[in-house]
Amino acid sequence: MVSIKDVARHAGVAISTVSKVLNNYPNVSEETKIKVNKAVDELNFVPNSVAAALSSKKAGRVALFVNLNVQTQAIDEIDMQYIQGAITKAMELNLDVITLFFSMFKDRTSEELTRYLQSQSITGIIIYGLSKEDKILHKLIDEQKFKCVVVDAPIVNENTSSIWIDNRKAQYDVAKKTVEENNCRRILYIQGKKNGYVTEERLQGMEDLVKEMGLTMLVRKGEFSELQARNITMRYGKNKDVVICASDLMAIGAMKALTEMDIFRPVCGFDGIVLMGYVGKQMNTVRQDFAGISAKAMEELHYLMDGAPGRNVTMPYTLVRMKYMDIIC
Amino acid sequence: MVSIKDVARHAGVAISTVSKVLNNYPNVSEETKIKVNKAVDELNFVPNSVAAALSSKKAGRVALFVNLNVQTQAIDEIDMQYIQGAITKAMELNLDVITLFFSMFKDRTSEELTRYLQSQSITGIIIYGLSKEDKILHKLIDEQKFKCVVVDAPIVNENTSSIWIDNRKAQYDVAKKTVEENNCRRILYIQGKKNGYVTEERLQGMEDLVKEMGLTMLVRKGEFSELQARNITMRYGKNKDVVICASDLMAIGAMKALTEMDIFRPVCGFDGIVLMGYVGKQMNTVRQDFAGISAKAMEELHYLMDGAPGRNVTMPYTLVRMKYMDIIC
DNA sequence: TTGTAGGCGTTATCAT
DNA sequence: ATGATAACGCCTACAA
Repeated sequence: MVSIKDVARHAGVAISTVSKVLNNYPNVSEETKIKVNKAVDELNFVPNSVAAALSSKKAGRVALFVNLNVQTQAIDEIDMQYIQGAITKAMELNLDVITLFFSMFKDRTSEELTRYLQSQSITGIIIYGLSKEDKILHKLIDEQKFKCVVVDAPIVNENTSSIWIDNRKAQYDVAKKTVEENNCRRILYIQGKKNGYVTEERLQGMEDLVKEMGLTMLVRKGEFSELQARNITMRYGKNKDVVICASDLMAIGAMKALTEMDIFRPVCGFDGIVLMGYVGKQMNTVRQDFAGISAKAMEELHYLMDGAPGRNVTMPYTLVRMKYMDIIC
Repeated sequence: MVSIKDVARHAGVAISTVSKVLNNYPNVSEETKIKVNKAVDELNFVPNSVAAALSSKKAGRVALFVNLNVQTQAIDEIDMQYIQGAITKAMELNLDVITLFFSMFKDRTSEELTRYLQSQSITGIIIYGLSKEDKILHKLIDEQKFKCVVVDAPIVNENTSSIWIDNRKAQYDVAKKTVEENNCRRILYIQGKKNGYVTEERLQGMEDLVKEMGLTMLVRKGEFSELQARNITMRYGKNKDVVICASDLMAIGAMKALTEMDIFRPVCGFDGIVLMGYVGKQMNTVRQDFAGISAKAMEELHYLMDGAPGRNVTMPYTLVRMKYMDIIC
């Protein structure tokens, strides 16, 4: 393996000089820069990121925390895109990435988690799908020992940025579209996880709409569960004009229930997962670019690791109507 | 951060002694073992894996190569389970993992890839979904610079193990079941990727069956594409008694086509993805435990990194019939 | 059985 | 502007 030492020898300079060139330090003459870069090319030198991480705390190693839903593999699509977006962007930015799952630290303390991350020389983390109940991760964020980007939760401090779409407006938009298209007045709204951050935002969006249009709304907690959405729809769907769900999976559950009850009610979802194309009926939904959001999160983390302060980032979304022939390939 | 030096001081021994205890070297007295372990506990010491990787080539860092299908997000489920199974097992085994995608090295040479891996101190890799066309990865395997486990491809050498299910028998089994249940004689078989390893195995299984039962079979290449399976079924399905597909996604495409053609033909798939439960009709399919296979692959890699020779590993499968109420939750 | 010391490939602090 | 040199935390001959 060719090391910085070989490059130094080949270029006829000191190791430290090579390091300076590699890391864009000032105070290096144009001339030696060229010499060094030439040597790097000729020897096909690739810096050892492990050594860099060991030697410097600022050499970036990043951990992804994914809240994998083991029961509902139908939405793995979202996590996969998160992972793919983050890793691809990290490669561009020359950051090392390790992927972790919430479930791996279920019974650990935040101290143990901190030690684990430090043992991996990790300085930045991205958290996907945090809920208020994830005490350990909240503590980790509060302690600010790591730079952090939280996807889909509004947490910001000096070392923590938040990134998500405008869930309130998105829910409002997709619901309004569905309601207007079908001339509805009585809404059944099935919301998400009790302590989820997006859950509250989306509910607000619904309340905005109800107020603005003078509608009535029954709200039920679906916990992002297809089965619960199904049951709720069976129970309350008949006397409503429309079923609006805070996730696609719940929308699918609701739609299937309605089909079995042999009544028609418009249904709309949220997220734009591919599965929506398979259920037969077309539904309005909000499409999020999960890979793009995740790539942006990685960029944001990069800023943070460079010393930038935490902040809020809002990403765009689109309204779509998903049908089979659009998603097949 | 508490280091091995702190532990040594706390236990009143030399650093190297601590290291020996940590790595289960022989020639350490029971007494000092206890002393050291006590110090480790009291200080909450967690070894820095980055430093270990730097100093020792055998300290295991592992790369996962995932062949992400960007077009068909419907099967992200499989890759997600691969990743989850591998990473979870790696944590148990104290191996570091980084995740990479085929697409990241599309335009790179195998030398570049090798250098990249070396720059990450990676000594073992797991490859998911290799096809014969992936020249770069084949070269990587041939060069044997890394320990390697290949999932779903029959490649074995001194440093490479292969792991998959018995695709030939599985295809035979699921097809036979479907054929017998419906008393079919004329088969339309839609196979997978032209140069895929499983493709050939599965075709053999079909040929075994055709020969044994004296059936007729038309074989068409579906490239694991739902759309192609759909088109093939539209074209050839009418004159056949059954459509047997080498993947679930193709089975879904075939089934949807038949529904649109308003004719009934039994269809069977392969893999057991959750999506199968959403398409309305029940279908026979082969269920693979992707997470389990991947965990096993990680174990196998661990053996290899410990000096064991490469070999073939065969995993079990089951035949299932997937319907909506089974997969919903 | 235990300890000493050199090395893994970088980065960063000093002199020069 | 450049070059020694000491970390970074751990592993591993080799010596004791």
